[in-house]
Amino acid sequence: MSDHGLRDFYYHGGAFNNIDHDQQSYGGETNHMYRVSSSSIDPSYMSFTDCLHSTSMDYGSLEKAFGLSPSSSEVFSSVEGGNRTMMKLHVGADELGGNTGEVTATLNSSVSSSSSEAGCEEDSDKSKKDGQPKGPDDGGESSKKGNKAKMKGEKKQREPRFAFVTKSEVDQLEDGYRWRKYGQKAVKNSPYPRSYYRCTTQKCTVKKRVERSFQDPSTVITTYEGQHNHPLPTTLRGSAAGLFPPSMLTPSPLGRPSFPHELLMQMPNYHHQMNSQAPAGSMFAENFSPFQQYVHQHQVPDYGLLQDMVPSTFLKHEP
DNA sequence: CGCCTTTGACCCGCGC
DNA sequence: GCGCGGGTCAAAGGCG
Repeated sequence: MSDHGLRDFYYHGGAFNNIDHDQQSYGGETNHMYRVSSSSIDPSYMSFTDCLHSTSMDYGSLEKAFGLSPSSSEVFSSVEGGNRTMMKLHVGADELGGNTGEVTATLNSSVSSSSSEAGCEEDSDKSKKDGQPKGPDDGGESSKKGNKAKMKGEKKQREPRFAFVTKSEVDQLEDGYRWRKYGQKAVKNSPYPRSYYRCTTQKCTVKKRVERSFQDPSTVITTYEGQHNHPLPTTLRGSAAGLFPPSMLTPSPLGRPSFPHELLMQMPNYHHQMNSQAPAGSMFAENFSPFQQYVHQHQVPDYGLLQDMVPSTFLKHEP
């Protein structure tokens, strides 16, 4: 742990007062831990997606702001029935050239914990391996037993990850895409299993994992991995069509969105910026700005926060 | 019949 | 080397 600078940034009426950065080094590797908090955001204005998008608090921003590679990054967020309470961004290790970061952002003046079960879980998960033995585009066909030896020289490339902590009764977030469950595993130290889903679209390698939080069973952790290379399916079995107006289900000219938050971005409040997307594969890398600037330019006192936040925070708005 | 879920087995990386 | 845990495969069965 070294750097402990607290910074702030403001954007679109929202303000993140603190960005706490810890840095640790382990045998040549450097881990970054960021915590971002906010205390002056107008709840009626700011939402998680607002933050991600309007404040450029998205993947690319983090990547740039924190010098992290998109691969193996994760973003945790919480969307509480439209009323956001917290979001948490977690950037993982592996392909980052040794960088590991975790960003916890708090909205609506609520608190969050950087050590929630979600974070821990993803942490352990990623810090270990991620051994997807398969090629990047085999769509699950190529194999299993037998083709593992092939990736000898090259290290398995990790897909970008994007995780949401969602308060929901149902495990599966309806995000407009079609998913096929291909596995389920018991989660250590949790009574709830983790389900593995794969996008059913051909040649789309996007996967997602869904698990219910052990400490807060009312929340579901959905982790997306990879990027959709196709538009939203027109034939939605589920209910995305019912949840969103047709216009919102229409993919952008570039075939986005790839993630639920992007879908949300297409809502009226978010449609701006949607035409200046970066090429596929770097969808995150486009907007950014004030965030990074403020991150690097502003210093504010340490408010000392977030450390003691508990997942139960999510529940505070429950009836 | 096509698509999906379930589920046990398997593979792999890591720590001990 | 072994065991553990995470991730994936694929057969079997269910459902519309």
